[in-house]
Amino acid sequence: MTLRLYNTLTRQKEDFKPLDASNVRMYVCGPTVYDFAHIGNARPVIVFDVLFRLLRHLYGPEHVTYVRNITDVDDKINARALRDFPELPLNKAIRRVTEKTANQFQADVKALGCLEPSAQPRATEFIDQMIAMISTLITKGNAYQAGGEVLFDVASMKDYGALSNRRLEEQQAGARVAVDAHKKSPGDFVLWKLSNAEEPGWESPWGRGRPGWHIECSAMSKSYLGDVFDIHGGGLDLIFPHHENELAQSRCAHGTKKMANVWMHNGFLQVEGQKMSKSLGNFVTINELLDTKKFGERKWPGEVLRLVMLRTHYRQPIDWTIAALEEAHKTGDAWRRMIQGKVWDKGIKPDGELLDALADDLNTHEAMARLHRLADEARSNENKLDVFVSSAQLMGFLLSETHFGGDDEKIAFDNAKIDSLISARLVARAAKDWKESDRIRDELAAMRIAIQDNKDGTTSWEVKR
RNA sequence: GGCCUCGUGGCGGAGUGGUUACGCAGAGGACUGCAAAUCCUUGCACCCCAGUUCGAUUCUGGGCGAGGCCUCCA
Repeated sequence: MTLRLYNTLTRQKEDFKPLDASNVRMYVCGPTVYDFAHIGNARPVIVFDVLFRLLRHLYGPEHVTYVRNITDVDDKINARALRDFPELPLNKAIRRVTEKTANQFQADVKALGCLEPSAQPRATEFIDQMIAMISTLITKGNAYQAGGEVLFDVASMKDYGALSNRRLEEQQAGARVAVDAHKKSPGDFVLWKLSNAEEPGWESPWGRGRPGWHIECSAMSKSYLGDVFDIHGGGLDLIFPHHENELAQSRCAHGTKKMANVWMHNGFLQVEGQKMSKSLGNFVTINELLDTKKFGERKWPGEVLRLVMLRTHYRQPIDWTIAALEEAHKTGDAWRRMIQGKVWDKGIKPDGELLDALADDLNTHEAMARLHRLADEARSNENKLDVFVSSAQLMGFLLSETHFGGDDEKIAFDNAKIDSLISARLVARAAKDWKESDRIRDELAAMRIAIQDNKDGTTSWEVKR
């Protein structure tokens, strides 16, 4: 089986050949920790988690390195820190903001059933490496100092713009790209900028300052993955300017023809048919979906969010709707009921057709269709349960009895009371006292216990989610 | 102005030059005291026009429509 991936750089699907099969290397741009992650942020996290799982399956878990950074230096963070903790010194306030937000992000991602990346470096731990890279760029003639900044000179790189398929001279300079007098070209971007006394800053050859937005990813990917690595991922919107600039910095600093062989970008997400934005009031965070009833009158287990995310191909837009969540919830419930109380062979291999689907540029929708068929087979033939479960697990589903848990599962139920009610109902039913029988069923329902009468005369129950 | 997606049944959403996935919802049935769950059966589609072709939803051209990026953004 050949893994094929769509490469933004070449605009086509290509056979994936790792530079080193004993260490397949992937870098994905992680969150800027100034605010809770929204559902759009969850998409790349889940998509590249599936790819991470697939690569681990294909090359062995110990032969894949997946790095996802945490951006903890950024002017948006500074602004948030000033707003939320005006009484604290800025640096302390910043730490408050980044700690809180980063912790929440880790909790969110865990609830979505994602594996931990091999490394999750923070930008502020790589300032020295960034400074070193900037110095190299200046030495090589790709960067210059002007107006209190160090800027990358886009004109110094022949094929700048290749990733985003963009020629600088065709952009409407001045209309939307700020023309700063000190820039040689309007497209030149900041590598380092000086900080005032209040702003966070680090000493550098160019004075006390802070890094620009793009240099951190270049520095961190080099530190963990080397000058050239296999896969670089992120959201569609990062193609320009972020990835274009990262690529420019890394290639010029290292003198390589490539930064990564494959560039992958996930599509965007809308909410109920509209662009998600704070002004429209349809901004929804992962945490709100998991732990509040702000979106759809109920909490949604992490697995349901994952199901919704993976039923659409990663490059297609997703419309995030309550209807979709409800549908996925039914699917999750049906699968959960099916495996409840069953045991399966953990050593069994995932289904081949499902693997083929995933290997075809992560066709998770096709894989989901296959999963449905496997579930049908497993329902009628218990021997097929193994392959269904292992296939589902390859995509990050059904990893625990509780399907990523959630508060609902943590509620302690009074089993003795439930059992006695069920016994009483069985007595009533034996006496054909349907009224009493139904009353007890309603009583249980009020406790969020759903029951079903089995053919053998017993009654089983489950927690309604 | 430049670049890039996409237009499939009630809804979501794959895919294919001919045999028309899959899920949800709907309809009918089995089972059940009634339910629930499960199973069986089933209706409904490929934006418009032209071209290529024996044949196009699938290829080509045009049109119409929707969206994204070019500025912080997953």
